[in-house]
Amino acid sequence: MSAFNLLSEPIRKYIRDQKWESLRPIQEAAIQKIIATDNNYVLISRTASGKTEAAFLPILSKMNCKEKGVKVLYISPLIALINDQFMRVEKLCEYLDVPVTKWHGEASKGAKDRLIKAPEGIVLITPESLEAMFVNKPYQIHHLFSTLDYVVIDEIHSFLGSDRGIHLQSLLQRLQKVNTGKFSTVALSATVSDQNNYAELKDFLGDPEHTKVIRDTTPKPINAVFKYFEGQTKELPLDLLKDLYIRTRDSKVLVFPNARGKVEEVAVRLKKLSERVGGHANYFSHHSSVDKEVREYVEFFAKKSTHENFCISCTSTLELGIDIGNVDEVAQIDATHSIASLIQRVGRSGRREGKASNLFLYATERWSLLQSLACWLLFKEQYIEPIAMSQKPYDVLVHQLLSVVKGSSGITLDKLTEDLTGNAAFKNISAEEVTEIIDHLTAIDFLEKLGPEYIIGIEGEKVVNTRDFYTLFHTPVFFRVVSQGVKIGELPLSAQTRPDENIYLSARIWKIKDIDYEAKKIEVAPAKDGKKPLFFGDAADTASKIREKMLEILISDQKYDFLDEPGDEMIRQMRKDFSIYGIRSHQTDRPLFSGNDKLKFYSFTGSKINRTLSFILNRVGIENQLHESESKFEIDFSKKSEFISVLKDVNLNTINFDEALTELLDNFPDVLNFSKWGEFLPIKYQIELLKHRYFDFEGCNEFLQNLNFIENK
DNA sequence: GACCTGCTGCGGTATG
Repeated sequence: MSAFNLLSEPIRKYIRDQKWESLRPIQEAAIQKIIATDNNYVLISRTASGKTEAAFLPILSKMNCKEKGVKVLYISPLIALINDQFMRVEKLCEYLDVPVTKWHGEASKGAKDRLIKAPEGIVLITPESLEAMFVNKPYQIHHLFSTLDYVVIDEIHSFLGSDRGIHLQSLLQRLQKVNTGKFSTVALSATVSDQNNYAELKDFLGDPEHTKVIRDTTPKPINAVFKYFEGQTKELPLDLLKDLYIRTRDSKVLVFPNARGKVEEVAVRLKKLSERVGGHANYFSHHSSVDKEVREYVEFFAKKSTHENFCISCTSTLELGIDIGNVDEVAQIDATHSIASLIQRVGRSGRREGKASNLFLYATERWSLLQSLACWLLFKEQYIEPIAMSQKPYDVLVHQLLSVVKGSSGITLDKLTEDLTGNAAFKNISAEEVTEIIDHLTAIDFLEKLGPEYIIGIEGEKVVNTRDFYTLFHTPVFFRVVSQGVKIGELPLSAQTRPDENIYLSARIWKIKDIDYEAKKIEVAPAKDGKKPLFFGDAADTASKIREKMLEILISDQKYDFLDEPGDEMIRQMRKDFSIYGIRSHQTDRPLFSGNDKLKFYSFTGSKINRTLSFILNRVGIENQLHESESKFEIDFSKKSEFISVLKDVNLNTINFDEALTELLDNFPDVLNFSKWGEFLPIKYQIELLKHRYFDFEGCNEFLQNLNFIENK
């Protein structure tokens, strides 16, 4: 039977009313499978290929709408995505008379209350809201979610490999436990690595044997153009902005400049260029520090603009599936940190059927040009970074221990241990380890033993009873930026944030009038000229594969017709610079340059391995400067032989770094900042987190075992 | 110089 005929009549009517000519390939396949089986499915296909419908059309066809209780739980990483999907799903559900409820921190309380009175239909939720319910109203979890048929997880790649992902995995397991039957899961994604035949992905959904992947890899034509404009100052070159302006002034475009400060610079300066020549004024900026209402306006403007052109300068806030309508072109300024990110960004353009995507890649620095080129070539080879799921997520365990205890109002050690060890998210953590962590949490008053049962301790109450408890990620302190009662966005406190400084924010220029440290508020007024704002953060890690590709480009003589003349010239120059070594293998050979007083070692490997190598060198007394963007170490020439022998002879498997890592934690407690809950673990588990999440000793060892120094002649 | 993500429950007051 055709997929269309497998659907229930109301759904068929919906499709007819939408005037769809046909179902998309991913929809055809998903409908056949989901209707026929109770397997879990992962639907992988590019942005705007109708994945949401591919999941909901068959699920709703199967669903017994007359039954009481919530039947489908949709989980999303973003509130904005929930609001977006709500409208689509609700329109579909009108045909079935099935209610749809949004349940997140900004959703209406009234709608939530109505759901509690009569639980039914579909609920759209965030992992954090689900967590909050487990902690504060565990009976509500039973009341609402014990009769689920399906859980749908949107943009699942955004969860994989992160603490937030382990958190979600744990919540899914806890949810399955309270369910009277067994729910199936359908996960949606545009980009997932197919390493080990999707083993990590299948594990994530909790039932690998009954989890199937449906994938549509129909390629989409993409026109890429590389342009190189070497930057002389900290500002973006004017020629680059002029070029970008001319190419995009007559279209709908997204620009990704990688950092919030640069996002503002691009928006403000392009707007000025446009003003000067009488072009359109629809230049916006969109990132986490732009006020929410301003961002919603920008999204609304983009969605509603059928004839009007616009240009949104943005960070990864516009990378995920929020539907902002048709975009003609995407510009990327300097290299993306990952291929996955590049795929998402490219996918945002040419969303109209049959229309090619346009991509402008700009580079302002030679190493960035090389990395950008490497990313593009890997993208063409359909490479995606592998998923690194945390094998022993002790920090997420701490959080979930507190959550389970708080939600239980008294629980025995046996029950608590069983709850955690029985949870697949923690399957590699032993019962002994769980007990040891419980003992530690008791010792620091996070837990308290009351007779045979554990409850939350005095110190634990302080963290469990705050809004901040529900997330697995840290958030820095920001000051609200306000102009005459209107909120514009937010800024961190820095040398720049003081009265009379002029800054860009939300694509406009402001003068700082006053700073209220108590209220964490910055009062501003419009100004004519200013500087880009400063934000602080950690650069994202770059994968080893990208660095290897960069070296491969340097030792090849391949010509790239998509490179402009200056870019081509720069690559030629870099190849010439590296020709002095005579490198043969981009996998094992690494350049070592001996200068007059400096030794330069180009490792061409991932950020985590570089960080580990730098740590080991420091540990054995070899001072070194790591230049991450060039994957280069600089060392005093007098240490040359020592350096070579350390790297050649060291076998990291035989060395115990625990003492060194303990010292590191003592001297620089901030190294653990990547983990929000890690600081509450016994020191030996903090060390384990450092070893696997901040450093990569296994990867570093493998790198060193294969390393072949090639010295300059 | 360096991305992003989310948030309870209660008590108060204003509004229809």
